[in-house]
Amino acid sequence: MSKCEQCIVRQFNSLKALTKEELLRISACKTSRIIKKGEVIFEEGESLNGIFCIKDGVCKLTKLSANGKDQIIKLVEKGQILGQRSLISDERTNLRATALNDMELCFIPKAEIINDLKKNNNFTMDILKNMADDLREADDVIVNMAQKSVRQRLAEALLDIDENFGTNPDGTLSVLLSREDFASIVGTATESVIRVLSQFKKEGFISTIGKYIKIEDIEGLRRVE
Amino acid sequence: MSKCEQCIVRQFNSLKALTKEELLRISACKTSRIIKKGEVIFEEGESLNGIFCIKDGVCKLTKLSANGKDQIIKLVEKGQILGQRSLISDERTNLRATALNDMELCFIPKAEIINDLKKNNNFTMDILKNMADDLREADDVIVNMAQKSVRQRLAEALLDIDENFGTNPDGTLSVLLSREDFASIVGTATESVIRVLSQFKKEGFISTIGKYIKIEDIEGLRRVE
DNA sequence: ACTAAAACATGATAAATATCATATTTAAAT
DNA sequence: ATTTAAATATGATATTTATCATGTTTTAGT
Repeated sequence: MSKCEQCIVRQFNSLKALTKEELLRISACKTSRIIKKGEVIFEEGESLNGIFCIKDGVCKLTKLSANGKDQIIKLVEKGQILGQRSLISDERTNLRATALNDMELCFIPKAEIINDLKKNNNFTMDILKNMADDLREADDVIVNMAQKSVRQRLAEALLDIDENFGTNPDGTLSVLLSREDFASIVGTATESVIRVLSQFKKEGFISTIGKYIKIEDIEGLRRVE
Repeated sequence: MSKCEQCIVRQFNSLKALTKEELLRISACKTSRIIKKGEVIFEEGESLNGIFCIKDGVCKLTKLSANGKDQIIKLVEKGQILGQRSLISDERTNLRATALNDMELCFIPKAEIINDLKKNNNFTMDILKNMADDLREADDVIVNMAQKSVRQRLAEALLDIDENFGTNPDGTLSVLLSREDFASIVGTATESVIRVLSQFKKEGFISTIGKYIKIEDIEGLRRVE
């Protein structure tokens, strides 16, 4: 099994704040997992015994609403860590994580991480900074949900995915989402997403290649009102 | 000036994790401020040089949306701390704080708190736990905004205020908000809030005494669909 | 390659909510 | 106490979005 010390992914998350010795210990007790597209990594309300470091792939974090619909709260990709919030609060997860493509994860047991949190203040501070960023992002999402139209929210979702997850060689968005997934990000009905995407196509903002979406006029999308 | 060690308010926030010596240092450099109802404590985009500990009163945290409307993200009351997110991210504030009634605040300079964060891991962990809780709450708000009706969101806002801020001796909600404030919590037009409140009144869920709202049928409000 | 199921698409309609207009009430200032 | 401004209230209407129905295309499995 590969060692955490040499793992490139670590550079992108809080684990970079750990010392060599700490990484060695973690490396010794971590377990690797392969998750297929569509599989659930953890359920909402599950108690996790550790955190996941995403070595490859993208997943969605969703919360089930009272009306039975899933809401996508966040997309998480390679390099990021899953489950830190419930680890810190010592609570069951408040979100479900589902793989959007094939993924490779490292699972690090709770005891090991808690130990590092207590002893390595740099590590704690780094996690804290991450969480502060997540919180700011969440505030932005709240305002968008409350104040913007479906059309605006969908335009922003496309821009967001383009910016944060990039594109394939042909220019299409690299994260492949169903119309239903988009509806679940935007907080609307699937039919509404389909309609608005059709409009965007007519207006020349996007084009589609199969299920893939390509942004054709990024400025146009930014100007959507 | 009173000392932090003896301040009751401290029991409710992360400052409780500080040692006696740390508290003495903070006590020596803190400044006290009185803020009148309606006054702005800090603006969105302002750079804070410290944090505020709320000794008395309630304030709203708002964010200006692109359409010019304010969105209330959170109400914060006595015992809680303001400005910790921007302190930790070392960024300008992402929210504006406005007093909802007369307030008393203690301002603690950045350098002092940063120092404690670096040295006292219990303090850091406590802030981290707080932030993890805030994040979970924010996730819930996102789902509500995305999936629930104005009627449901307003009912929940009333229940929330009742639960977290309590009532006056006559049973009315102790935090006095304008219809516009409610609109800004729920993410809707002021007229819509007024209409729904009128419905709630007709349905016997609430009554009003002047501007004050009294919950008459808490179970009814909980059942609102 | 064929079939069934899922995803996508679009129209028709209903429901929710926003906007505009205009009273009425309440609070604030002189 | 009187005036003025702000907040609350309600109706009429427009807009946005959801829901239901139905058809088409794509995907997955045999």
